[in-house]
Amino acid sequence: MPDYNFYDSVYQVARLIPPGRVTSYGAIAAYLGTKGSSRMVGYAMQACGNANPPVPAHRVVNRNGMLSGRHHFETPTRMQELLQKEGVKVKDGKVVEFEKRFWDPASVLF
DNA sequence: ATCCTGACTTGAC
DNA sequence: GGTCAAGCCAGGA
Repeated sequence: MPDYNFYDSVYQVARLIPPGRVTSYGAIAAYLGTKGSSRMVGYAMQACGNANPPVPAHRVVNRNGMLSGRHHFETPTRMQELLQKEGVKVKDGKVVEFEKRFWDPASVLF
């Protein structure tokens, strides 16, 4: 059994992401203090289907703004459609104006 | 126990 | 300024 505490933390942060915004794995990892373990964040996302309530994993992308995990969704286009539905423009598997759409988990403290 | 892989990031060339 | 390599932790073979 993995440390679900870490997984749950990732899920909670992911759920804090406001609609129309996106964040990066590293940002979440840094927020949790596990900076350097950015891969684990993505790994935790892989198990997001095991989480309750479900996690908006489509709002989590890599630091380049690319939908790296779109292939892990039910359909490769699901992630892109969900983002576009929320007002996030996605082109060629990348978030348009990612820097503007970027949301830092630390913002909740503010 | 070792080796490989993976929804990443950063630093070096 | 793009490309390569290494570091990172967990899990499966």
